[in-house]
Amino acid sequence: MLMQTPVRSLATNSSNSSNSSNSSPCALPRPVPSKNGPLGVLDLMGSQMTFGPNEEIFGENEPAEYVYKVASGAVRTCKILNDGRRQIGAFYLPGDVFGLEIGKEHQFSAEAIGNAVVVVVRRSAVVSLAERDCWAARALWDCTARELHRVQEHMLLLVKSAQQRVACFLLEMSKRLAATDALDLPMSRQDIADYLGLTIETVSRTMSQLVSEAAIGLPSPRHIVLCNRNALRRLNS
Amino acid sequence: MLMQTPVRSLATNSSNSSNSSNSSPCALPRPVPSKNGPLGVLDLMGSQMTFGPNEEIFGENEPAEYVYKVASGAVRTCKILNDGRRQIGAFYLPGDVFGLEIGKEHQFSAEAIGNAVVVVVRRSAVVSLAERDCWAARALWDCTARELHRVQEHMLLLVKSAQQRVACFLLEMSKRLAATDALDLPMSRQDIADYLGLTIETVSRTMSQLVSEAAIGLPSPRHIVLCNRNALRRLNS
DNA sequence: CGTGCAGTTGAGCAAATTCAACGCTTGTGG
DNA sequence: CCACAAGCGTTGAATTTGCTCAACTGCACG
Repeated sequence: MLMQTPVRSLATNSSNSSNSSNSSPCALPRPVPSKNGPLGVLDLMGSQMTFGPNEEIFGENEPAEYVYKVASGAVRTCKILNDGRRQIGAFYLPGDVFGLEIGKEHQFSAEAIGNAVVVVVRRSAVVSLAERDCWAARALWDCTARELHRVQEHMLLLVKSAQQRVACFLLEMSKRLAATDALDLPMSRQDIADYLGLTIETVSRTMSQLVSEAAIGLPSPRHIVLCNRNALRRLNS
Repeated sequence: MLMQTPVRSLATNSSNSSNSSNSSPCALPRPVPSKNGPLGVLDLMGSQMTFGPNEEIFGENEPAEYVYKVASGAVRTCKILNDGRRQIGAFYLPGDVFGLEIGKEHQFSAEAIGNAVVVVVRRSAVVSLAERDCWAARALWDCTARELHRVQEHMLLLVKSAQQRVACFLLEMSKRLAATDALDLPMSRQDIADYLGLTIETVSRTMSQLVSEAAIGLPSPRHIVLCNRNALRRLNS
């Protein structure tokens, strides 16, 4: 695990970031009705940073000084359990906000999955904006509430059978990152397993089973075709 | 499952509520720095209602018109999964706020576990207060963020072993409702099982095992004594 | 052409579920 | 007062599910 903190990241990475010059850090523009999704203001307030595969964006228990938004690539948040296993809290895709907490410290750590570009904004800037602008305050609340909803869904996933978990996962990913039935997963089998609370072997076996049931196609491990969405949905019958 | 909606509940129950006269419904007092915990203002804005054992407070997918706070007793939120199992989302004890959502509808249903008294406040009143008062807006955000944190912990619980889940559950309950090592659970084994994602038999067996390991005492099924907290904590290695 | 990594597959095992029986308490009615 | 049913909790035996350990494949990279 990398020991790089967000602060140092901001200092060290902004230099080798390919496109960090398109916005000045810590500028405080007038609040604007968000058009880039809720909290679209963040794009204007932040600076861009790039992270390489498995690079740590922030660590568990580090002070939550920044709020982040995925510009490109994918990010996972995770936690190492005391028995050594890793639980992934969420996957964040382009447009998703992460690292927004109310407590002083991050509850999970965050890592880039592959190469990722992330917009970084000072938390204090966001909070002080919210104190002046009720619209922004509402957007922050919305953001946390959506996250709450997402975690509740994730929780419900973890009490299902392996087949159901994998099927739900594929449907969720399809909804989030594919317009068609073809689907390019940004994450490894290990990431999926740690997200679903399964082992890598069980994930692999379950996918093979779905292939044999003609529910999905698997031209290559990370390229998935949802031939039969209804079969996947039916698993959660 | 009772078909009573919050609206009808408010109308029908407020009459037989034993102590609903100590605050007038829908009064809008000046925002006050909360002393009854965050969102202590709710006590002043709401009316009290009483619910009997297993009585529904609101149902899944019903419009989220009200926000609730437990005055006495205990409340559970739950969801019936499509395979017929029931998943409990949370237990709420005196002082806890529940039913606060940002979406139009409740994601879970809520039921009183035993007899419970609940303070009920119009959601619109709370939201409009937040629009005028940044302090209140912050309290609402806080409340949702705490709920988020709680669900994250619950999620982490669901990937542990049965022993670990039960041990964590007992430690959590002890922290929330007992000053000493003695502990009176308000909920049934079935409730515990549905909260932990286990079967009632597994919960029972695990508790017996903890007794045989002298980690807990079990004078009666719902009366638990934590003889050895460290043994419980050690289970989460 | 080997090395290493990611993913798949197989066999045996452990943990939790299922199904079933039983005990204890409580409340009801004779 | 006893008899009995109902609800809740516990315990036992068999079964299922997913995990562990291990081997093997395919592919990218040197």
